[in-house]
Amino acid sequence: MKQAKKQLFHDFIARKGLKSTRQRDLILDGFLSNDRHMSIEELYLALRAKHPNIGYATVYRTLKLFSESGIAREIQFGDGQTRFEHVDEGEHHDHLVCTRCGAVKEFANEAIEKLQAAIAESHGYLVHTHKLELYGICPKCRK
Amino acid sequence: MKQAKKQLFHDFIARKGLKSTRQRDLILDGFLSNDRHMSIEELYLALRAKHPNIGYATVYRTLKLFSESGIAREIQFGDGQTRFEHVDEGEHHDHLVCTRCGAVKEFANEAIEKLQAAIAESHGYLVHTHKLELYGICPKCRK
DNA sequence: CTTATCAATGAAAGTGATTTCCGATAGCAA
DNA sequence: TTGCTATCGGAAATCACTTTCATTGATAAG
Repeated sequence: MKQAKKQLFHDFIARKGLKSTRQRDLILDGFLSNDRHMSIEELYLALRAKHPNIGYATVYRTLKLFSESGIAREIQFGDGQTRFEHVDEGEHHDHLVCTRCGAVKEFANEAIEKLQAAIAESHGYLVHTHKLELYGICPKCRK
Repeated sequence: MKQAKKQLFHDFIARKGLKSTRQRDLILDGFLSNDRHMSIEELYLALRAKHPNIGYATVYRTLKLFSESGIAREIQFGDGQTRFEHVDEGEHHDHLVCTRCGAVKEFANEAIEKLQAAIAESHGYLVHTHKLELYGICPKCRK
């Protein structure tokens, strides 16, 4: 699965006539080997720990490439930090976000998706994306 | 309904020991007499047209107070602009956002709300808010 | 294995939205 | 009226990104 994403990204790089660089591989490894919802800051600091002179701008630029290549997706939970999550083909999910500790749980619900489609249609909208987030306190923080 | 919100805000001001000022009243009137999803910029410019030396900072500060008082709610549609919408007691709705023209349509769906509650519960989360936005092309733009 | 080309990089400067700072002003209680 | 202090406006600061630019390095041609 990690290999598949690496492959996808390398194919994308080749298809676009871009260059395969050490930094891009480094950032890709960092992204793939970490938690599914990382902020750019987090990834940057993690990388920086091992490779002190990697640039902030490079991380931003590369994450944007990940989005374009389809292996990552940008998400925002309203805390002013952009996060990136892994994209798994044919899979869609929404998020439960803990407002105390920041934990994120993914869930998928077929019934909600269907209702959303019906609502959009009834208003004449042609929907291409949607966002559903439930904000609350996670089981751990409730104690 | 506008009167009710003015009352609510004045009560809030009094309860918190804050002061009732001309600017706050001005901004409140501007907010209440306009469209339901305004950006801070829009409100600021509209106010500025009538009262040239009202400060940007004051508008920000005051809108935050509106949120705290419960008469307004901050929303973000991912275009980098924070918007504020009116809060009507006991009413909840979600949004259909046109990604071409920016039009926003509100909708409410009881069934979705129930499903959300069930999902949150099954994961042990205590949910206090949620956000559901459908992004697409509105009927007008589809032509 | 060179060498030329031009994308990619890192550091720093620039943006745009929002926030803070600060001296002046104005509610409001005494 | 007076005094206290919240609030104000304008400017500077901050925050999360984005762009710029001189240098570096990947790649392809020779």
